[in-house]
Amino acid sequence: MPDDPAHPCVITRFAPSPTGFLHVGGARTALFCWAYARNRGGSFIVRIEDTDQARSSKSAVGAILEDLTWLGIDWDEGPGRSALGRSALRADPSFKDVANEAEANRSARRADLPGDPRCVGPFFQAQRLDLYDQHLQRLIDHDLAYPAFDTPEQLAALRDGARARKETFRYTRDPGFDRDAALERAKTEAHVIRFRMPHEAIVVTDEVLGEVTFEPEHVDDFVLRKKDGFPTYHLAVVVDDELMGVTHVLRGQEHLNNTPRHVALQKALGFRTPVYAHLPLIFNADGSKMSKRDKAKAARAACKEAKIGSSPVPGLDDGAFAKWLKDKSSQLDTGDLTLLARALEIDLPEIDVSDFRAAGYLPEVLVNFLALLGWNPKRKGEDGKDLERFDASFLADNFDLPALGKTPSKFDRAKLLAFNADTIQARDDAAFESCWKAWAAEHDSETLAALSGEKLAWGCAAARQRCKTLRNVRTVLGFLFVDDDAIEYDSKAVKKNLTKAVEGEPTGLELLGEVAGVLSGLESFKPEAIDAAIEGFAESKGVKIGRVAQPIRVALTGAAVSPPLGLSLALVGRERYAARVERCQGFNLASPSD
RNA sequence: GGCCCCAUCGUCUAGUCUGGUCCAGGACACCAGGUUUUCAUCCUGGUAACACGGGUUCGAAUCCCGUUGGGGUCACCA
Repeated sequence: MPDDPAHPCVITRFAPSPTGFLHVGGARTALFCWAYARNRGGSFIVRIEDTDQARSSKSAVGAILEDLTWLGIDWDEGPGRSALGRSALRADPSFKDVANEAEANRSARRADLPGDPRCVGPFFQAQRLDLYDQHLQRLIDHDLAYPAFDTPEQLAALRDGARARKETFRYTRDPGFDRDAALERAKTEAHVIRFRMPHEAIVVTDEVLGEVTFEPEHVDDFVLRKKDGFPTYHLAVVVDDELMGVTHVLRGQEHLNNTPRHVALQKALGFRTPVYAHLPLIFNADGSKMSKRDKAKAARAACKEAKIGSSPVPGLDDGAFAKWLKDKSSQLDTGDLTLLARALEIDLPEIDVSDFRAAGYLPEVLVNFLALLGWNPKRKGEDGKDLERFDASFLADNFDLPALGKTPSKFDRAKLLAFNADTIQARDDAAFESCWKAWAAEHDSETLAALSGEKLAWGCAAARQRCKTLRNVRTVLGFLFVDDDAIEYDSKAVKKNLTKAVEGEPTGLELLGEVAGVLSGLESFKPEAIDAAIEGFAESKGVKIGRVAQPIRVALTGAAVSPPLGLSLALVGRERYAARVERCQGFNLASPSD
């Protein structure tokens, strides 16, 4: 494919602004850009759009690059390794913005690049200010751009006026504009530079939407350079895409309305216009936009349902908690929110890639699922059904623009979860063990610590078929983490499996006591031996195995549900098992069932 | 509100460009059975959609127009 003459060199780019974590929508865009470049044997660039001095942070850059890497998305040109790494953002949930690196650091950053074979870097826009100014000057010289001195207040007033007249607000240059005077004034006064939007219809050709026409009366003289000297998104994106040779721009459909500006700018600067493909948006199941606020929303709902009035989070006082609970606009920082969710024993909805990672989703599953949101391989699998399970390399081999959909999609968490569960179960025990171990080292050290030695393998074997996420392992193995004397018995389970009389056979309680005697004498308290002993016992008593197994489950967990008995008992261990049996017997004596 | 985009089962979608093979296929979810010492897994079956109204045509999910609905966007954010 690389040498295919029908497809000359493709260069795509993912250009996040480092103002927070990588959102699933952004991840999908990055994935498609990556896949398209890979498919065409081209290059994939990551460029950091940090022209917003107030909101950009270095730690966000690290977090975004880390999440891309986790997903398996690698870039040919872009920020280097030192920008990656464990981000401060993750460690410090209440991170504060860090000022952008100044021009002085430019050469140092250059040395940091992983590769810039075409010499089109640096890949941080804040380090490219001279480039933007250079092209901006050409525009000014040809009177295609001009300084403007309006204050925010003045602009707000103009906007309000337009709204009152029910018109679209458009900034246009005053007919009596005096260019020389403005240029002179700009030498000493703070100002922005605006683009003189040509008065002509602009047709945007889009690979997914077709031709979209924008009439001139709806596009205004937008700002190219802000008062602080930084370019706006529009200028930076157009200049960089040209200078970096970007041939295909894949981005979210929220950018469609920006495209006529970019096309007009390209024309004014004598640049090429890349191929555009605007991807349909991704929403929540209820049709709302997926947003960070969803987490707070879920936490509030859980608090109300549990009727929690005071702060369950140490370090968060009741006053602040109450205020947050009441006032939907007040924010809780990420750390407190996480602790709150833990206290409530709920899972917050995952929004960012890092959320899915922490929740125990596998990167290949997220990649597969995200790819399906807006793209479809349109072919049958070996089973004759529509193919929808595939990996990144399949995507790279098959991704193409015509197969992109145009309908916005809702993010179906249930389906994602099903994909994740299937993928986990498709692993063999050893692969799952190493996978979970690596995850737990980072996200669930408590459970990992409880599974020392051979218990790790047993725990993973017990949990693998029962967990839908890596985080779920903890839940499946929950009975392990209950104190032996704190087990709560489910009355139905007790009645059915322990106390109910069975014609001609011992009660469950009697069987429990007898089998406990057998098990306590076991030389090896390991899964296979335990299972064999239980089977042998049932056979010797002439009862079905369930009659022995279920009472053990009740004693072990309080309910009639557990992973396979051998594994469960081996995990709990001989002593704790004995303690639980004893407590169970005592419990039944003390509170006879009705 | 102006502009722009979108419209097939509850959800993601195939089919739409190149009208007939579609009384619309798959997946997830849901429901009912079955396998299993429990749970989970697994297997089998089932419910369920072309937003509406006009055209064009022998024939429309597929083409055209309108309506309705949903969404995006209207910053010195990206």
